[in-house]
Amino acid sequence: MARILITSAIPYINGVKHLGNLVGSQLPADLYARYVRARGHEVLFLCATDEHGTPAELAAAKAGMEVAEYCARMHRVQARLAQGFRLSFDHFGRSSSPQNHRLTQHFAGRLAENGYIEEVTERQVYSVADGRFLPDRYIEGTCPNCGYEKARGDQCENCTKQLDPTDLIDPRSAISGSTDLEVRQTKHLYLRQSLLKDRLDAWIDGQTGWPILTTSIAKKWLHDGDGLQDRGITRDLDWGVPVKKGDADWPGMEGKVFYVWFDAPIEYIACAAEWAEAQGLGEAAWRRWWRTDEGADDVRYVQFMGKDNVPFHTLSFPATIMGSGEPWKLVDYIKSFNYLTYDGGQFSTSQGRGVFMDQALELLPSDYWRWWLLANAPESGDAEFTWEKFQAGVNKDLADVLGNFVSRVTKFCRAKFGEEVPAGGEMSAAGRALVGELTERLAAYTAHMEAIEVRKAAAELRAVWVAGNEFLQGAAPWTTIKEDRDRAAADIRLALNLVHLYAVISEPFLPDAAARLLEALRTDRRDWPDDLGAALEALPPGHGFVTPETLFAKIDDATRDEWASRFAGTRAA
RNA sequence: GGGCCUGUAGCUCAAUUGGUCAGAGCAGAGCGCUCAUAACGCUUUGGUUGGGGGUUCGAGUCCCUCCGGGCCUACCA
Repeated sequence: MARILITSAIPYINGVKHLGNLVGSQLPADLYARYVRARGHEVLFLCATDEHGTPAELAAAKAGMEVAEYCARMHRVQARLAQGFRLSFDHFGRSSSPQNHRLTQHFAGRLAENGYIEEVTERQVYSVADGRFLPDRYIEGTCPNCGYEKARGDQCENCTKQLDPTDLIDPRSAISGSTDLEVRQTKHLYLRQSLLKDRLDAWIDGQTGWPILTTSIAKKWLHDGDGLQDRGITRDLDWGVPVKKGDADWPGMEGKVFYVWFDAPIEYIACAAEWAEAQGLGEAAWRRWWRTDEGADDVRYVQFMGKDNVPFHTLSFPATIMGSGEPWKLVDYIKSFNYLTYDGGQFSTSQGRGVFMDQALELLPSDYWRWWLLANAPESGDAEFTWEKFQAGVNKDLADVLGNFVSRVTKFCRAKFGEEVPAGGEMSAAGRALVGELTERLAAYTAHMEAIEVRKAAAELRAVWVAGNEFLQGAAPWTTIKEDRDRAAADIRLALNLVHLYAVISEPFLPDAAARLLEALRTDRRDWPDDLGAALEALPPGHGFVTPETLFAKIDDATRDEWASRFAGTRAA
């Protein structure tokens, strides 16, 4: 038994996440967490909302709420949706938590002591009307290069030229439209991660088996141009973790907060502290997951994220930990994903394009989404969601292959033997052949799950379901029962146990279906089938069951078309 | 501009990482079965692996080049 720490990239607070966000981090993280729990490992699975930064402040203002109130509300919304998708976090925290304030300030203090913090005075655009400094991309104006009138201060979307906000002609605030802008001096802290470049480089080189996507992005940032750049880790905002050096004030930094991407990864640690508090446990309970000098040396730490988050997890956060000089746990494996696209284009939170988590659950229970999204996870490249593909995948895999197998087995048994596992007969040659095949397939399935090869695992699981239909077809108990009732009984007994097996091994993908099957089979047994022969005798002769209702309904063409047209436009704000 | 990823049967993807690997699922076709959500099973039609060149005894697999798609490029997070 191992100890496995799992974190999913923490979703930003400003609104409901779409299916692309879900499949890029939280969902595969949950799949892995459920799997390793099923294998008997000790697991701590953490996620949280990422609540700081300019977009949160603006979203709150738009909603007419205080930022704290807005974040609290949106955290509840996201937590409820996470439950809806059966995301089995041990704790769903908040980056605005007191624990994160303390830890973020602690890390900053340690980094300063060790010479990894530099104070830099720089000039930034200040909007008098908005009463705030504006990040580059919140300044709009005319592109000096191509004349595009809605160019952003960091880059012109039209001609892709990189810009400095002061390059813009007729600059204005993207927030208020005000042109009352001025350049002001402001002082900020920089994380001197360039000093850690070689250590980070060697650390990345020392990792084996990481996805190419993960290492290639990290290498790009390490070696591109002048190499890894220092990064500003403070902002002139009201909402966030106040800049402090540990417990002490930081002279000259009054009224400033840490940059969201400095405090967000630290929330992974703080979230463990939040978890301990919520569980009524002491400090040691969470520190044994995070401090290698306090028990975390045998922890395996796995992170899940979309590709846009890779630089922060491979470089900035490790630099924060390394620079602290303290024995915090570094990540052991980073699983990163490409993007899921919607009908040819991008899912977009800001434009409301695609299907969002709340909408998805209004259409279908979470298992449908979990299955399709995971079976088509964007691992090797971007993957596309279309309603046709979704319908085809769900109908075939879940309704026809798995659902119908359960249906035909239980209904046949009920009709011929009653609603209990039939007695009599012995395992047939076909049954023994099935056990042989499933032994191999189960080994392949677990190997893929261990390697977090999501699509391959899904494909192998599906093949296991198919094997049940093949067996049943070959055994043909509806025929043999006329001549040899014991033989039919033995085959159906095996088939009923297959249903139980499917419930157990499918649980990471389909937690609700698994629970329904176990309930129908009137059993709590969910131990992993290390011994397949024994697992297929879990339900003994005479064991009663209830024929389950339709496990998965099909999506008909009319419904599919209706959904496709309903989600063709953009989401109402 | 630079960098990374990608282009394999109509569609979605595999190929132990140069050595019978050209495969699977879906879709299509034929047959079978009738327990089942008109479901299931069996068989089967599809590919000069984007184009061209090169290295090698041998290349989806390495190199060069051209074409197409996607992403990143550090003050959104």
